[in-house]
Amino acid sequence: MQNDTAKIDKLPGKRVTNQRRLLINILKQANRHLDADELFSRAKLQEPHISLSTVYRNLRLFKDLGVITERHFIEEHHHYEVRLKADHHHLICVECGRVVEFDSDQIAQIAKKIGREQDFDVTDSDLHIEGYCPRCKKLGKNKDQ
Amino acid sequence: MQNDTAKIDKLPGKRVTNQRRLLINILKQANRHLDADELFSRAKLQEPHISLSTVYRNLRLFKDLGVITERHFIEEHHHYEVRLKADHHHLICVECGRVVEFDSDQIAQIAKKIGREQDFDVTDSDLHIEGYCPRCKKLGKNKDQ
DNA sequence: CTGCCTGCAAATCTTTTGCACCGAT
DNA sequence: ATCGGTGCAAAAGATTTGCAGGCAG
Repeated sequence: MQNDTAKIDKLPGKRVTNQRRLLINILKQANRHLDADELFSRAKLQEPHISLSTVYRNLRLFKDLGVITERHFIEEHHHYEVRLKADHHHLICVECGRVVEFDSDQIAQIAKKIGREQDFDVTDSDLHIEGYCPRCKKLGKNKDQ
Repeated sequence: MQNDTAKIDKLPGKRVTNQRRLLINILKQANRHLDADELFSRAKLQEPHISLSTVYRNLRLFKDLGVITERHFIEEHHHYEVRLKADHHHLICVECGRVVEFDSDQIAQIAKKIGREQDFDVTDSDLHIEGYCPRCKKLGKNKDQ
């Protein structure tokens, strides 16, 4: 269950560089999903010489290793988060972009069941719910633009 | 319930151009999710002069009108599909990218319940399940690369 | 040492924008 | 006739790649 952490601390078959350790730590500590550029900015605070290509190269590596998950919400680019639990889900405000995460065993079970019906080996599931958050719906979601 | 279709046939407050009609029709008839470039290629077959900017401009318009939904699966760019039903869900093969769509009232109910708990006005939900499809898991998902 | 990883710069790919003309209403 | 929509080209943004030098194993 904490294999992920092991994978993070010692990337299997790959070299552990300062840049990689730093990037993983930032991702782990981030309380929100980061995009490549945000990750780059935060990394530069500690390692001013780090380059954006290193960030992209390692995001791809981490993703391939299954250490992080790539998400696409309402904004234009990808966001990344460390995979802490097997599955967790998202409630996204289409107005302000706020993301609320939650768990649900029930959903995981449904996902497994559907996988079985379609003969898929399920590795991950994400119930992505869109709507208006309390604040935005109060401010009136019906005014044009 | 078929307001979407009405919206497509007569874009409210917007001009109905050949390009728009064409793009909507291609999206409606596509049996898979299209990205901007695929949509552009198909449109060019019927309207060789259409430009990619027109495709992007109208994808944005359709999305704002709620006529299409933007998705991001495992590939790099956005994919679009016409919203036929209120909610439908996706099973995606992480190896070959195949997408299986399915319905589930149960999921819609869960989404509503969670929305209620978090005081969100839910407008859409998508259970996004990843895994290996029958073919890919047979070919051996464990080989490197 | 050796080869993987990095920084830098340039290349590529995706999406947006400015502008003059065109066509739906 | 008006003004929103279009095509084209150029700009802006996001991501990838080539290369020479650096450092983890």
